[in-house]
Amino acid sequence: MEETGNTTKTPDAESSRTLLGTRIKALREARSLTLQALSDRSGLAISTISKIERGLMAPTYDRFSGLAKGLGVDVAELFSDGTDSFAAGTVEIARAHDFAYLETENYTYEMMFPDVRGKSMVPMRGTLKPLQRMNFDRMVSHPGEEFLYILSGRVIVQLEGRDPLNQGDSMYFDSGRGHLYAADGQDEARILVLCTQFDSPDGTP
Amino acid sequence: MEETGNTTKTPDAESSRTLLGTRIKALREARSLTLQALSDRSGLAISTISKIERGLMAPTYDRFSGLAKGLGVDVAELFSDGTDSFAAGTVEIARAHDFAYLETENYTYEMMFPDVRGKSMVPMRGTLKPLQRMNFDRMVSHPGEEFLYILSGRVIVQLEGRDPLNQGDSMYFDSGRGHLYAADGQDEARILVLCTQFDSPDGTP
DNA sequence: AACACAATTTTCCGATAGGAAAAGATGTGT
DNA sequence: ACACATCTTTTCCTATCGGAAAATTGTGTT
Repeated sequence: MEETGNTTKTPDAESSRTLLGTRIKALREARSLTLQALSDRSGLAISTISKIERGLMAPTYDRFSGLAKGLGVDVAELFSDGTDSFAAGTVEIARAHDFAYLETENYTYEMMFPDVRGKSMVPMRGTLKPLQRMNFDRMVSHPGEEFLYILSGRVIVQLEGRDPLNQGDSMYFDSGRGHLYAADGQDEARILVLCTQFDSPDGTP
Repeated sequence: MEETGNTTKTPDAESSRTLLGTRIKALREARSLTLQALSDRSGLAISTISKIERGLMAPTYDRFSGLAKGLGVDVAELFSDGTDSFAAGTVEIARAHDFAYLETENYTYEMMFPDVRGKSMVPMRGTLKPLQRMNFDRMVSHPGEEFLYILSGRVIVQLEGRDPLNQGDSMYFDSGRGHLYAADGQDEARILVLCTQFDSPDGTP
């Protein structure tokens, strides 16, 4: 691959900055703070905040956290728009066959509660087809944590050369590790999986 | 209060950096990524990552978010003090009978993965005894979200006068609502429950 | 208009982030 | 022990961060 010649900037670095700046300015004005006042609270220089708000500057880690403290918000809020949160008081029931099906080469996944937006756990049930040879290209890895429960059958989890899991066994791990499920032997296996949702913008779990 | 004369450094700026660095290094190694590999995924130079990991450098906003993406974690995770947080890269298996038992009047709960600290989901399996009359004093309510899956039998959930749940049915709701489970009819029922953990210091789920 | 006063922006410059590449460290097989 | 490959640290240097202070813009007051 050829060098672009532009080594220091990613294509959308600017828009990313201005987006952050706009959000910070909105937060500051929502609290009716002047640059001076926010400067006092955050420990940053007035000029620095001004530049950040207009996307002329990308604050470093330490300034950034100081700024969040000065605004009295969690750092995560500065990164995300904070939309689409789980609606308080929600109750939903999924009957044994109410699912959104998701077919892939080796799985049949039944996504549960697809209509409940912003849930912090993503439950799904799946049938694993027996797999003769593991295809390691199929390994997935995503932010968050994952819980796997074996409803029936035997399951091989490719994640560290471990023994197969049997009915009733379960597993809890950092989804950031690449992982892959497959039925052990000739028969299918039934599993239940829950992931913590760190909403992937592209929708892939 | 007198000026310290040291305007550029907060007292703990250094320790803050090294803490961040250690965390990032742990995350990288948990995914068995080399600096090179993480460099490819995050877009940062190898040397930059190396310096950050050893607390020699404080990354700027854009580099920081690139780094988070490269590691596949939410940005907030890199910021949080990481007190008692889920250890990156953790993998735990619970065999069908490896549990911490919790007996109450109407339930037998099997707490899964009691040794994994700071997990964001709390999985447990339970046997519900048939209950002649609901005791509404036993209703529980706690922050977070809850997922209930019926492994076998029929379960009555007191939460809004709903129909009983049968095997394979499930339910997702705001744990903040008072709720109560019981087996329907004369037989026991088996359930699987997952709660998001908002760590209750007293241990009661 | 001219002045006073506050808030924001711009300027200037030292300190630091951060990339490329060299140097160092740590294996692995022959 | 040697060559070779891989991963990490160090070095060097430019671009940028970021603070202090000056310049600009905006809003009333007399």
